[in-house]
Amino acid sequence: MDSTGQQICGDFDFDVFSRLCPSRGTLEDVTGRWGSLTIGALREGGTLRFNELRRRVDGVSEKMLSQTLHALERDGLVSRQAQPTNPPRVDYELTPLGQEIGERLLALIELVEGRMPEVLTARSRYDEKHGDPGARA
Amino acid sequence: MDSTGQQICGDFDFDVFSRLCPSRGTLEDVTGRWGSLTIGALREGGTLRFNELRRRVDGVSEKMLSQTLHALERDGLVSRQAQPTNPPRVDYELTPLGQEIGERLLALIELVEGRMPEVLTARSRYDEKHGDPGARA
DNA sequence: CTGCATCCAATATGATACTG
DNA sequence: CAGTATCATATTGGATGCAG
Repeated sequence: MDSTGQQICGDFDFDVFSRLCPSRGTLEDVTGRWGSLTIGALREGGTLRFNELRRRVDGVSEKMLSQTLHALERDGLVSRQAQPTNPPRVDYELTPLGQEIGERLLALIELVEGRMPEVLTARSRYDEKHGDPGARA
Repeated sequence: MDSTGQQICGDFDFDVFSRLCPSRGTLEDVTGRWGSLTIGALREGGTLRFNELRRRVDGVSEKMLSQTLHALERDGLVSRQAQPTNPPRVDYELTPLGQEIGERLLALIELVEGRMPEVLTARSRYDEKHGDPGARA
């Protein structure tokens, strides 16, 4: 990390702050609304089938789950194994890389959860000061 | 973590997989496209002014940066100090809580970056196998 | 059951103009 | 400089219907 404070993109010659940084897309797959929850679910659930995942990730639609799973599979974080049975059965699970990433993701999630009381307090203060009670769900 | 594998929301009686879990919103502020980059920039840059941040976070619009900053300030992760000078000067920096969260966020980001070669390889294989070269930027 | 295609609604984002 | 307001657009998300 040099004094410009911008090179944190490892071997690449541009950083995550740049729209051209390739890690930015992956990061979004991982941290996005459904990506993070899907990884979280797989970390806790081990190997899960499509509809098991769907039930675990509250509110996700078929379409979004499918899309999320494809993105994560493409990035090499999730493996998909379809069995040629009838009815069809498809199992999803984290790859070793997916587990490593999931580990750090969970560390982040758990920290945030543990600090929610502080966050909630901060929000109250903010909303009160700004006279905007219903702001931002 | 009980056998249901669902309660990871600490003191609350519902989990992050639920749309009602309060941490979910904060998590999205933190991991969202602009939230994560803004926190990253502040972690590296220390105290920054609005337009300094704007320059560091490539591609962010005035509107999005403003919105992101408000959300993070509301959650108590960023502090905003306006100086009554002319021209106006407003400094943003991470609060202690923001720094803790930023630390774990960066740990995640750096892991992903370090593994990008693997991700890129996985993507090539996937795209080749699915005959869809231009899929997903 | 797994999942893709399609159509429509909701939201997020961006460009621009304007104010203190 | 530091934002806010507004409008146009892009992207996301959801419901439904259909296929293997």
